[in-house]
Amino acid sequence: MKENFVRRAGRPRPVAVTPRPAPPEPGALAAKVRTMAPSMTRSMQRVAETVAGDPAGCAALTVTGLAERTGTSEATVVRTARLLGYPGYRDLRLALAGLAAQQASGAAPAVTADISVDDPLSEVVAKLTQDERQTLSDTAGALDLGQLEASVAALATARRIDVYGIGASSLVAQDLAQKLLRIGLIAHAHSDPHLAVTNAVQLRAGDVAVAITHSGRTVDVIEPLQAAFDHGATTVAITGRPDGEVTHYADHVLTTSTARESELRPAAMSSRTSQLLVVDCLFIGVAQRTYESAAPALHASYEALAHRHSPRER
Amino acid sequence: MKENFVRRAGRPRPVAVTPRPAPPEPGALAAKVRTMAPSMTRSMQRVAETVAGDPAGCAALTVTGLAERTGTSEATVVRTARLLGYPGYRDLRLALAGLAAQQASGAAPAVTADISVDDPLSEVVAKLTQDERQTLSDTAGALDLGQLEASVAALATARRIDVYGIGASSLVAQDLAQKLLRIGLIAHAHSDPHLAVTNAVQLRAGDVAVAITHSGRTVDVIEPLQAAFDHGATTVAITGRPDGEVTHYADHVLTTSTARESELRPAAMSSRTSQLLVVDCLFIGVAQRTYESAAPALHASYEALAHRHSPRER
DNA sequence: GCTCGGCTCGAAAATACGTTTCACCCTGTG
DNA sequence: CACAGGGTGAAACGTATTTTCGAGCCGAGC
Repeated sequence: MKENFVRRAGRPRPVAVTPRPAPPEPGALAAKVRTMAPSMTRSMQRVAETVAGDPAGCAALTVTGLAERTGTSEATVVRTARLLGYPGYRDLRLALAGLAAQQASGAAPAVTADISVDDPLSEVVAKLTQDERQTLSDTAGALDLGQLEASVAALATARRIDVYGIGASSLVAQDLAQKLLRIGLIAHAHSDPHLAVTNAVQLRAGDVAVAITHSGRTVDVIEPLQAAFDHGATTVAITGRPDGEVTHYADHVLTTSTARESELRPAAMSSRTSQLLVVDCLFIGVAQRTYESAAPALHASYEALAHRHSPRER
Repeated sequence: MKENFVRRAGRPRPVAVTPRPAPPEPGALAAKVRTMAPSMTRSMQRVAETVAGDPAGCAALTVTGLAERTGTSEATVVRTARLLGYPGYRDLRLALAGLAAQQASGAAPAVTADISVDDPLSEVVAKLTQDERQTLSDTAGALDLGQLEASVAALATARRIDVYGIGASSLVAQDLAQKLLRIGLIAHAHSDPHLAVTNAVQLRAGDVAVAITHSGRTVDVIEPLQAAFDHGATTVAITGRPDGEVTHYADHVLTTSTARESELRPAAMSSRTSQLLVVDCLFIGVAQRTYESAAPALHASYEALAHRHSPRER
């Protein structure tokens, strides 16, 4: 067999941009549509939007019916269903029926309007809160527990951990690194792309690299991840685009949800919320698995800071 | 071949024996089964009971599957579906899926317990999400709109803005500064206490200083705020302790909520969520009030980053 | 006691529905 | 302008559902 071609860095690629079909969550459908929308073709977007907009109505339609209603073909409908993580249209329809029943009983439509320039502050607070709460639910619903488990396992036993994030994601990267440091792991967040790559090439099997990018195609983050990947480190991507380039070099992909964005509410806001939730989950998972050493470390770091506070008042 | 497309209505209308007696009520299914049971044949009763007993499980089965499971035939299953008021099995199945989703969502709320060391990851995710959502609601509810309004007004017209935060709060401080920079304001986040004080004494009336500290008594943050306060700058404190020392030097106080914390879930986690919500509200408020300059600035910063992304994938 | 009518029920035919294939067409590119 | 590549729908195909039909089963009447 001459199949033994050495790939770029001599590691069997897990390749597969679509590693695990998403679990057919009922409530998370609208979120899923938003997450996947950018990677969809126009026709598919029409179908996805129709479906997300009127679950009850669509649940009553056959493939042909839905195809007509969206002005597309049966094939496109089925393709869309597949993309949303269902085996076929039949199952999407079932999920739709479930969703419809849920929101019929829940009654709360909860469709927040966009924040506009002349909203009073009370309105702004209410809408922001609502949106962020929604983002959290969406993220939790769409999180792949298998990927999370794998990522946690890798982090918990890592010799060394590098985290890459730029711009808004840089804060999230720092947050993760800070937390991991607190439980005694060797973690570092890089926001300088050059230093990140320089450090990445030092990584080996047993080390872990985490890349955080909402768009999934921030080159400054992808490059260090690829370097780490090629050198044998275990790589994790936290991204809102499960089909983005960053996932090519990721052993494990954790998907964050994408909220509707508007002029006043840049995407960075909800992606950050989403990313932080994922990071927290990672952290708790790792803390659980390294509890023996994590607990004393946490305690020690708390003690160390005590004198930095002014004497208790009151 | 085209004959194939003739709908089942080569006949006038196959309305069938059942004119339209029962609308397919989802929740009332169990009741319906009981009411109809006496008028059913034995095989049909078996089907009806199975279906009422395990809606979720049955929704996953095809006619053939359900027939096997009940030890009957497809025909009987269809007849049962008809008797229950549905046009056919397909629709019964849809209703079943709805019912399943309904009772699944109804039985999910009770996860208020602390996260413990041996919780499975799924539990961790659920609890974290629940907690953070709670934190958001609490924060929004407790936010003093008057103080928020005043803070926004000060920020919107500030000549220069300094933000102080240490440790976990440092990330929040950076987030605020980053956002304000994006809309063209002059903002800087300080995490080095010495530099922070050094800068604080430069501030004057018309400048704004923001201190972020959960405990309200982090000296490294209080000192620069006091310096700014003493030099005539408008000062804002974002803290979880409205009675903390930091508020002595704050013109406006924005209170963040404090969630129950535990060993595995350090306070930093929920305070961060809370602080970020406040920061977002501040930001949106300021953006609204400086819309004329904020909108183009936002757009420009977006444009500037475009080339940092790899070409679009599909 | 036998037969007849009505009824339940399942096997299998008939059909509607969902899925897959494939060729067309549009778009962007050298 | 030719061409590669991928999005798209028409139609072929396979599967799930529905219908048909007759076998089996009772109970009532002859």
